[in-house]
Formats: sequence, C-alpha cells, structure tokens
Amino acid sequence: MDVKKDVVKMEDNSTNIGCGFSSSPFSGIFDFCEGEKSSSLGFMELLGAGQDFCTNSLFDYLPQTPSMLPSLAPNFPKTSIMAKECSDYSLNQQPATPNSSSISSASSEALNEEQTDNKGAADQDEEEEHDQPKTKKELKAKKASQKRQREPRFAFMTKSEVDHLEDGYRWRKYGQKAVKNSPFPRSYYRCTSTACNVKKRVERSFNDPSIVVTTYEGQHTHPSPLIPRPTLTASASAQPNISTTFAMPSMPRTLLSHHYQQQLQPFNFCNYVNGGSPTANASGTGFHSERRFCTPATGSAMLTDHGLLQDIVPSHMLKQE
DNA sequence: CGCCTTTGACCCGCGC
DNA sequence: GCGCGGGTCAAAGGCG
Repeated sequence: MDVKKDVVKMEDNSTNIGCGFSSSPFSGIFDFCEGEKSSSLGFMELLGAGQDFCTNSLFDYLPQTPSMLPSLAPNFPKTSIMAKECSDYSLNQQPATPNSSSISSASSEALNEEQTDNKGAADQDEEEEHDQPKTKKELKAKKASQKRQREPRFAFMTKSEVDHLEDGYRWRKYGQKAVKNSPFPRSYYRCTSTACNVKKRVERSFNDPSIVVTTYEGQHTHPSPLIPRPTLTASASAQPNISTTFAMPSMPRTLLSHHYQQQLQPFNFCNYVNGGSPTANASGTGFHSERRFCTPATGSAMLTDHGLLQDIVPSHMLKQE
C-alpha cells in the first residue's frame, strides 16, 4: 500500500481549499465534508467532537471512520493528502463489522509485518552468528534497513487542551521533537503492550493551538487494557467495549454504537455540517444533508454498512432513505 | 522497584 | 555528497 509520508509532509502537498481551517494543512479533511460550510472543526465536529464530551472520548468513533469516508466523500480525489491517506486505507478495507473475522489487506500487512519482525529478529540472531556485525549500531542500522515499510497511518484532529488524549490504551513516550515552523513539539508514543507495535504521534496544530493532531500507526494486537472512559449510561456499562476484531490501524473495534446513538441523537448532524449551531436541537430536517453524503452509489453500501454514520445517525433515520 | 518522561545523540531518507 | 528534518534510541532521572 502506498502510504503517504506523514501528516507533516502532507502540509507541503495538500490542497487547501479554504474551508474550515483555511490555511490548515489538514483542511482537506473538510473538503469531503463540503467543509467550506462547516463551522470549524470539520471532520471531528461531524463526529460530535464539537461537543464537550468528545474531548477524551471521540476515539470511540475512530474504528469506523475509514468505512465512513467513501460515503462522505464521493469526490474524494480533490481532497488533501491527509484525506487521501485515509482513503488509501479505507479503500482497501473490508467494512468492519463486529462479527466479521476478516482482516483487511492493510491489517494483514500489519500483522504480517509484525510476524516478519519477529522472524527478522530471529534471522538477526542467526545472522549475527555468521556475519557478525561489529557494533551494536551497525546491527541496528542493518535491522532498520530491513524493514522500512510504514504501517498505515491515520490522523485525527481533536479540539482539546490536553495533548495526550485517553484512548483506552497505555502509551509510553519515547521521543519528542521540535516541529519545523511550529512552536509546538511533536511527541512520539508507543503502545506499552509487549509485541504491540502501535505508535502514535501527538502534536498541536500550528494554525490552531487548541487542536491536537494525533496520528496512529500500526494495529493493536491486543484488546484495550483500559476501559476507554467511564460509561455514561447504565445500559452501556453492561456492554463489552471491545471486541476481538481489529480492522483499523491502532484502534480497537469498539462496540459503543447503541450507547453513542443515544448520546448523539440530539446532535444535529446536518446543521452542523452546514455551519449551523451544534447545539441546535435535532429536528427531522437535521439529517437532510446526509443525503448529500449518501450518493446513489454509496447509498446502497450504506444499507449494509453505514460506517460511522450508523453510530451517529439513529438507525430509523438511515432507513428513511 | 517498576514505569514513565525527558532529552541529547544518532540514524535514515530525501531534496538540492 | 551534503545538509536538513523526521524518527528512534537509550541513559538518566522523577515519581508513586
């Protein structure tokens, strides 16, 4: 899979179309939301992130985001590279369903890579016997050169005062670097679970310091060790939060759909997209704009897999189509 | 003591 | 080939 360099590189290549963050390197993410009309946070606010509760919990939505993108972005090609990176991933994905045991090609790649990593380590030991590298550094360099394949990455913007958002996993910070042309450093985290190669980078948007950009790379090989956050409803607390299917790099497949349908029902999806107040009450008209996202081509797909929308939009409204 | 962050050094890829 | 910038390592120190 052709994975783009990374979010920062995207800054150079993205096509800013002046929506939401007019000068943001990530504005492309808004394009497929017809973002010139979106109020500010674009994609994440579409997910309800504009509301306070989302700050530390929006990662609950992320697992389904890739399958959502094609539905939201019939004219994807014009979007920026950040969005394209998402599409690169999503287009190769099978829709993730809780019962699905299929793992996408991308995910398989990740797993395979992990396996080959282990194998590589074994080979390394073997190699060391025959062709002894002189120094530890040489060994490291050799190892590094053996695997330069990047895992699929997925970047998200979050409006938050906290840099490191709780996402249900434990992370160990292993580096921090100053970002060129930005006063804010970028932090590098690795999943603390053994044999789990997932990494994430956290940085603040240069254009809007209130926004945290989190980039995930890799795929967790284990369920979340933490409950993502305290449950908000009694019914939700009775549900398992994590299934064993991982179809999304780095994020667990969560099963909070019903829970968040409840949470999001008052959220006026359409009005928000169109720049209206997110606090507007949910009238039936609120989902009118959903039609814009569900083109005839994508509409049929929505019947079988609503992607993120099925978490956001009550099912009866989806059926209204 | 274990886990975590901090931070300088190092490596690598890429553009010129 | 060189320099720059991103990414990673690993030692040191902090904290509970």
